[in-house]
Amino acid sequence: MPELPEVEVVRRGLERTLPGRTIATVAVAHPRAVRRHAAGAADFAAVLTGRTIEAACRRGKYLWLALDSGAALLGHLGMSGQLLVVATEKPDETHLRVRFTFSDAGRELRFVDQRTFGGLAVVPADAGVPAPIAHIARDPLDPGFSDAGFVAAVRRRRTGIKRALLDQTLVSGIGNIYADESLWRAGLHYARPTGTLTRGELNRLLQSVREVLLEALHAGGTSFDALYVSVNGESGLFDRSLAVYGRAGLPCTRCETPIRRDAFMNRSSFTCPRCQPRPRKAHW
DNA sequence: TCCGGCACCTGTACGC
DNA sequence: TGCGTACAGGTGCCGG
Repeated sequence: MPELPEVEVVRRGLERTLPGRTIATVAVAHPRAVRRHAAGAADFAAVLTGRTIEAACRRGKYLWLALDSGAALLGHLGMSGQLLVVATEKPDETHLRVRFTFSDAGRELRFVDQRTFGGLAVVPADAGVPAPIAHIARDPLDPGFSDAGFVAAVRRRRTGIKRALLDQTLVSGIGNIYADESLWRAGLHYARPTGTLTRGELNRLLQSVREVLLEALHAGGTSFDALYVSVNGESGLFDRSLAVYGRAGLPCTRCETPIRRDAFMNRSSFTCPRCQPRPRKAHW
């Protein structure tokens, strides 16, 4: 599932291969892939054709390609999206949604998405971050991220700490996997009410988040299957380093207590019952 | 304004 | 073998 490290690996791949290339053709194979482009698929293709890509950028889990027109090709990988830069003769993927060819033939950009939670749109981006994602917070690896601002905002919330970690307007880039891993490292239970967390605990959590994200980034991201891959189609290796996620019943690597799986927000949360004691007053 | 619940979507695993 | 069901989960919308 693409979270910050996976999206950053993809961004770096796009940044290596796309700037300076001019889009020759755009073919939308599945309209749902461009549902966020209000003017429709035909307009999507028309406004991109002939445009030159200048840079590949990221905010949280969103990616965008800055164009010479001042607009941006904004994308989100959702659960299963892939942006691949491949040889034009390579056979189409089963779930190919959008194909971009360039004026210099040889390689093309493909948006592939099995579950179609992801999507692409062309949006204004004159002032840096595209308008539709202006509400997305910076991520903890962004030099402009404010630790003090995050700590204060979390303490003002009345919710559980995991919900806060997953709220992209508070801190971006964290999904279900890295939220669980970070909370385990910090020794915090996901249901701890945000209002009861001390500044020290929150700073420790931020430290854990950064460690987890950086380690995953250096490993090339996390992958359980073929759903997440870099622009070259390669899978990451961080899944071999996961401490709790997906390890229900297996011993905690710190204390050997069996890892517990709970239903949470229509998904799963994995905790060590000993390292992450459940608060007396839990907040979902 | 803040918070929680749910729809969206498809492939896979599993039970019967 | 084939069918039905549960599950995976990021985001945005809606209701309280």
